[in-house]
This record gives sequence, structure tokens and C-alpha cells, in this order.
Amino acid sequence: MGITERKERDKQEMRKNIIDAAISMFLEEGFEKTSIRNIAEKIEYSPATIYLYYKDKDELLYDVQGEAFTQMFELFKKEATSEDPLKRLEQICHSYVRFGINNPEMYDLMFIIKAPMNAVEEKDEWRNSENCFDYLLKCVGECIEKKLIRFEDVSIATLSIWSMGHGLISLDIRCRFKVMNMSDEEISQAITKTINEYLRMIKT
Amino acid sequence: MGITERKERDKQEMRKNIIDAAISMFLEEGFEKTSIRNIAEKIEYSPATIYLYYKDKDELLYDVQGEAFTQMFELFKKEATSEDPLKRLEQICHSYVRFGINNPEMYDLMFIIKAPMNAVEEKDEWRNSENCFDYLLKCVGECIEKKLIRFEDVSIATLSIWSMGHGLISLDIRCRFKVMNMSDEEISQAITKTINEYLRMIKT
DNA sequence: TGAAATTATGAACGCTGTTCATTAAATTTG
DNA sequence: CAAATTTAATGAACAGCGTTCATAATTTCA
Repeated sequence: MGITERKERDKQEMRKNIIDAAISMFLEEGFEKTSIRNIAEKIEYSPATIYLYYKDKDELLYDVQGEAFTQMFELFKKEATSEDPLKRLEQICHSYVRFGINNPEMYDLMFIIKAPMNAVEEKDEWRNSENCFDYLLKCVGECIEKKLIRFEDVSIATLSIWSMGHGLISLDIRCRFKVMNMSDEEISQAITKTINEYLRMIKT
Repeated sequence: MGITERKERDKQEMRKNIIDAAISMFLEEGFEKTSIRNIAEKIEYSPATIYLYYKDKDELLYDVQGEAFTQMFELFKKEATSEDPLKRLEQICHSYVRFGINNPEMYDLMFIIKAPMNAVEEKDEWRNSENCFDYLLKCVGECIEKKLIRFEDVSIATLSIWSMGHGLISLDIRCRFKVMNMSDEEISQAITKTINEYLRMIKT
């Protein structure tokens, strides 16, 4: 009964095909300008065909989001490898912020827009970000264990660090720092400095 | 020549009419479900009429955003009035976070979505948030002056505090804390605790 | 009162996500 | 191998969106 297996393989392949097309279009044309019709055109299928593999756009975006988190996770594993947990925490933070600033469209999908989270409404759990989140959580846990940071609760510490990073990235991406009347260069430097100041303050 | 003045008054009145309708619809139906056509229907005008007062939706949203910031500014002036700058800073932070959690649709417009910022692209300055931002900036400035917080640079300090608050609010609004597997109640408590921990750490 | 300027609108354009009856292809059965 | 059945793909359509523009209604000015 190898046919049903091959069919399943084909199905997964088609899904990959769709997602890859979506990702490349996000990077080329931006997120907002990418529609189901555009994606269908890119892979040379009818728009209706996409609905044979994804029940709606939100579900498609959910899978794209998963792919994006995999990419960021790989980045973490490459750039945040120090043996010292505190040092590694700093590496993660800077890696995270750099990723956000350099890949605004992907960051959008991962952390800002609502759409992909609608697909999770029912199953009530969001697994896409688990790899990255756990990577941070584990690191923060080690820092607390060795009393390297001024936190006692791992959850609170992780929440704090994540929120600081996300706050900086998302306010920047969405141009809210315009109120500060700084040049792009100044903003970029201020973000880095703010992260460093924060890391300095949470140190024991 | 009172006629041109009255015309100008009428024009402003109509704009107010449009904005008020938009705001009430955001609160009732949510942001995403509110279209130009819906707003036009609500004020009993043709959709095309709105374009006589606003060149596009972004410009309309920009004014709604301005109104929202005025409201939050009033909230700050009411809830953050302590003489002690540090105490006032804490009041602002909690006021800010509470506003965001309780008014997600408005917060969306003010800090998350891209649309209203497109209207600012040309004039290159974003005045809508100035009242609130300056209120925070002034408070932080006093805190630094009196050496109540472990910052030296007012801009960096303000950036840090704002980003922490925004990070918490926006990740919550967009359901990204789902990865933590906590109940709504637990998340709410964790957010408050994270803010308090942060305020504790930046204290001298 | 009639001409000119302003204000309002209905209809249309091109786009969106999505559905569904119909067609084309692949697989199973006789 | 051919016929019947299941699976896959599509074109056309629906209802919605932001926006534009020629036309119509109203108001102002001479």
C-alpha cells in the first residue's frame, strides 16, 4: 500500500511548495501585498487549489510562521552558543533584536499580526514558537540557578526579557520611535544601548 | 466674511462626525471589521463623501489615533499625579498597561498597526503621541535628575520603560503569551508582576 | 433670478478571501 | 484492458474592500 504513502508525501510536498512561495513573496514584495491569488500565480496553480491544502489563509500563515520560527531557532543555535549562561543570554537578546530589525516582514508574522493566531484559537496551544521560547527559558533558568541575574521566578524573568526585546523591535518596525525625532542611525544605536543597559541592570 | 469661517467650522464638524463614528465602531465591532463603507453608513452619508474630508483611510485613521492619544493623555493626567517622580513613573506605567489591556482596539491603532503611520510618511514627524510621550519623558527626566533610577540618559531610560510596557501589552493583545501555557488570570498577574519587578530593578 | 462654485452621490474599477459546480486525472474494480 | 469510482484541479462567481469620477443636488455670489 505504498500509494497512500506517496499521496501523503505529495501532499506535504505541495504544502511545502505553497509555503516556500509565500515566504519568498513576503521577502520580495512584503507581507501586505501578498495575496492567495499571488501565491497561486507564483506556483502556477489556481487560487482554489490552495484551499485543498489549507482551509484558509490563517492556517497557511500559521505554517509559514512555523517555518520562520525554525529559521530563528537555527540562528539562535548558531549565534548564542557561549558556555556562560549570562553571556549566552546576551547573545540571544542581540540575535533576537537583529533578526527582528533585519527581517521585519517575518517578524511581523511571528509576533505582531493577529492572523496566524486565529488558526490556533481552537487547539488552544501555540507550538510554533516553542523551540525559540524554550531556548530562552532554559538559558534564563541557568542564569537564575547560578544567581547571575536579579530574578527569582524563571517565568517572570523570561517574560521581562522577551517583552523588552519585542517592545524595542516592534515599536521600531512600526515607526513609533518617530516621536523621538532621531535619525535612523541614532535609533539603531539607542536600541542597542537600551538592550545593553537592561542587561546591565538585571545582572546581580 | 463669516461664510468661509462657517464653512471651515462645518468642515471640522463633519470630520469630527466621521471620527466619532469610527471610534464608536472600533469599540463596538472591533477594528478589523470597520470599513469606510460601514462608517459612511453609520453617519448616513455616501462612502464617497468621506473622501471629501479625508484623502484616504490612513489619513482618517491618523486623526482617530490623535483622538485616542488625547484620551490616554487625559488618563495619565488623572491617574499619574504623585509629587514624587518615581511614584508618578510607577503610576504612568500601570496606567499605560491597564489602558492597553482594557482598550485593545485603540491600542492597536496607536501602537501596533502600520496604517496611521503611512499618513505621516511625508511630513516626517509624528505629533499624535507627543503629549503622552512628553509626559513620560518629563517624569523620567525628574527621576534621573534626583537620581532615583539607575539611568543617566533620559532618552535611553524612556525608551527602555516604554518598550517594556509596550512589549508586555502587545504580546498579550496578540496572544503570543499562549506559548507559556498560562490561564488568562495568570498572564494578567504575571504582567503586573513583571512591571513591578522592572520598576524595582531600575530603582537606585 | 441666473451663473458659478461647492458638496454629495451612484456606479464603477480592480482588488481581496473564499466557495462550489464542473472538468480532468489518477486509482480501483470487474 | 476497459469501465467505474475516487481524487485533484479549476473557472466562475459571491460578497466584501478602498478608491475614483462623472453626474446630480445644493449653496453662494453677482
